[in-house]
Amino acid sequence: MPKALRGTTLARYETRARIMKALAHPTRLFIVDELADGPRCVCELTTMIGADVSTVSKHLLVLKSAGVVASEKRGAQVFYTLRTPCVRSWPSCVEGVLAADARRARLVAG
Amino acid sequence: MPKALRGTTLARYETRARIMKALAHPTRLFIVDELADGPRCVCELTTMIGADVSTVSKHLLVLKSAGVVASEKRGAQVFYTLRTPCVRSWPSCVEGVLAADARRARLVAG
DNA sequence: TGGGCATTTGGCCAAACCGCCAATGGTTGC
DNA sequence: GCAACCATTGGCGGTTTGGCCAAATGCCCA
Repeated sequence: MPKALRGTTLARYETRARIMKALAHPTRLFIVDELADGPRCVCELTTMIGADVSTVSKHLLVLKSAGVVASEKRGAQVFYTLRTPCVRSWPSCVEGVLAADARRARLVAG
Repeated sequence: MPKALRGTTLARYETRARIMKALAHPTRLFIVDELADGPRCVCELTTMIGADVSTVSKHLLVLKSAGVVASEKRGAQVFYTLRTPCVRSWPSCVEGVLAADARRARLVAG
């Protein structure tokens, strides 16, 4: 039975893509990395990122909608936590890709 | 020294995001999954995906630009191979996210 | 209850994305 | 050579993204 991209199979890949897309932004990758060290409130993240608070808030909404992070209200502040720590291992795989590219580039150049 | 999203750090996250973005599409995730079982030519992938050849070709270009796949010409056909098999483990992590969501949904509903 | 802080939401605009069609370049085989 | 096939590239509309500003919401404390 050949694989094909329709029906139920398509739906599964769409769901996966939604999560991947949530991580496909430098700011959001930074947030994930930061939350891996523990919960952070929006104001802390905003300071580190150096963008408008509304921008950071929207990035967090994207991550939350994808199920990657969770939010918890403490008084006037909202703390975000990483819900799926395994995503943290992805960048190391990515670095592997980059390293391979660098090797290839050296081979081509040399 | 607090983390911050500027300069060299920003550049690293941008590079990572570029790779994540390459995978942030259902069709491209399907391609990666398919290539994990071995090389495939564009025509094979096109048949399975059921889209225009040009569309598939462009998706492959995106993956190739990100360093995720490599291409090799064999006669009139072009075969693509997965260059970084580790990306294949990502979806299982993603499934974990989805399972957690499903559990939570059941808790809320029940 | 009113002011101040933390966060979210809506709106706007430029840029990027995605799909198809049409046109082009390569390769095989007659 | 040319006809058929494989694949890539360019271009066009429709949709989505990402940033900021401005306004609204929620919470704490005086």
